[in-house]
Amino acid sequence: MKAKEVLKEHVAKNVALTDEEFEYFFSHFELQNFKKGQVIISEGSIVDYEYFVISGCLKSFFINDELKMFILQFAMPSWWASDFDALYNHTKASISLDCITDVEVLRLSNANREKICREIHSVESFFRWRTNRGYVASQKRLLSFMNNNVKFRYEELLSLYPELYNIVPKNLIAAYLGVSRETLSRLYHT
Amino acid sequence: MKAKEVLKEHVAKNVALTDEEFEYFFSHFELQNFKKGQVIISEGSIVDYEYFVISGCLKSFFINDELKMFILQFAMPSWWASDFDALYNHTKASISLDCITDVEVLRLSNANREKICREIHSVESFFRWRTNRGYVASQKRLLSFMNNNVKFRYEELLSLYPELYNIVPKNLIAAYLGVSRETLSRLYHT
DNA sequence: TGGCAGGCGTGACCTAGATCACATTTGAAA
DNA sequence: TTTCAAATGTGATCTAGGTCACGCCTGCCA
Repeated sequence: MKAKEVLKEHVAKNVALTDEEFEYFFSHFELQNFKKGQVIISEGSIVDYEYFVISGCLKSFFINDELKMFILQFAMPSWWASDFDALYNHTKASISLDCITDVEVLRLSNANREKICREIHSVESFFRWRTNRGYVASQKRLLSFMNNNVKFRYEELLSLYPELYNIVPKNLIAAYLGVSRETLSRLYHT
Repeated sequence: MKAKEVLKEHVAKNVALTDEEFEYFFSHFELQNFKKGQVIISEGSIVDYEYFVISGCLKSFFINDELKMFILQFAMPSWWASDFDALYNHTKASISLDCITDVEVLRLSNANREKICREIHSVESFFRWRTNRGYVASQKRLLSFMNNNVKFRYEELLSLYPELYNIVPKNLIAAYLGVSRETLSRLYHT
C-alpha cells in the first residue's frame, strides 16, 4: 500500500475530509526512508518534526545517567512518533527516536501541523483525537505498570502487538517493560 | 476568584477567544459543589462529563481485584479530570473520581464539548493543547516511574505540587507513587 | 466527653526483580 | 566461509519494597 493510502485510511477512521482537503493535507508531509539503526531524533537536539510510520518499526526511548535505556514506544505502521514535549514546547529533545528495522515514514513539521490545523478545522479535530488516544494509552500503561508484574505485562504487550515478538529483540522488550533482560529471559526459561 | 474568571484565565493562556466567544463557551458549563468524600464518577458507571476544578482537590483512581488503590491524578484548581477513556469511547468507567476536600467544579458534558469544538475552531485548538499537555505529563510520569526510586518520586511530586503536602494524607500519596504506605512512612522515619 | 475510625509509625520477615559474571548461540558483514 | 558482535541463557547473590501485625495518636461526632 502506498504511503498516501495508509495515511488516508488512518485519517478517515476519525474525521471526514474531502478528497481535495486530504490532498492538501497530504501535501504538507514528506516521505522519508531510513535504514535499520539510523537515528531520527537524538537527545539534546532540536525537534521540528513528528513522524507517521508507513512501514517498519521505530522506538522512542530515554537513556538515564547510568546509561540504562527505557523505551517509551514502539511505533509500528500507522503510529505517530516524536518527542512531543520538545516538539510542542520548543525545547531540546530529552527523548531519542531511532529505527529498529528499515523504515518508511511521512514526516510533518511542527509549523506545517499548526498551519493545517488552522486552515482545516477537521484536521485540528483529527489531531485532538489522535492525542487523546495517546493520552489514554499512556495512562493505561502507567496503571498496568503499577498493578501488574513483569510476566503479566509481557503477555499483555504481546497480546496487544503480536508482531513485536518477531521484530523486536528481547533486550528492547525488557527496556519497554522496565525490567532487566535477565529477568525477562527467566520468565519462560530456567 | 469566581469560577468564570478561573476558566477564562486558563483558556486565555493558550488560545485567544473574544469576550463573546468566551461567554458562549462558558455557557456550556455547569457549576457544581461537592463535599469532601463525595464520589463524582464511580467504576462501572456511564461517564458523561469532564470536570474543571475551581477550588479544592479531586483524585482519580483505580482499584484492583485485591482492593488496592492506585491514584492516577490529583486534580487541583485549573486541572481537568474525568475518565477520559470512558468519556470519549462511551464505555463504562474503569476509573473513579472523588473529592479529597470540599470542591467546586465546572462540569462540561461530552456532547457540549464536541458541540463547541465544532462551532468554535479556537476551542478545538484549546482542547488539543490541553490533551497534549496531559499526554506529555503522563509520559514523563511513566519515565520517572521506571527510572527513579520511591524517595526521588516522592520529592519530585512535592516539589511540583507543594500544596499536596498539607492537603493529602500520606496513604493517598503512597497510592499515587505506587508504593505501600509503610514504605513511604519509612522514607524519613525509622 | 468518651469512644472510635482514620492516619501514621515501626518491627520482623518475605519476595520479585536487579546485578554481576560467564557461557552459548546466531546472524550478518567481510 | 569465516568471524565477530549482538542476542540470549543461567547461576549466585543482593536489595528495595511488600506484607503482616501491632500500637499510638488525634480529631470528630454522638
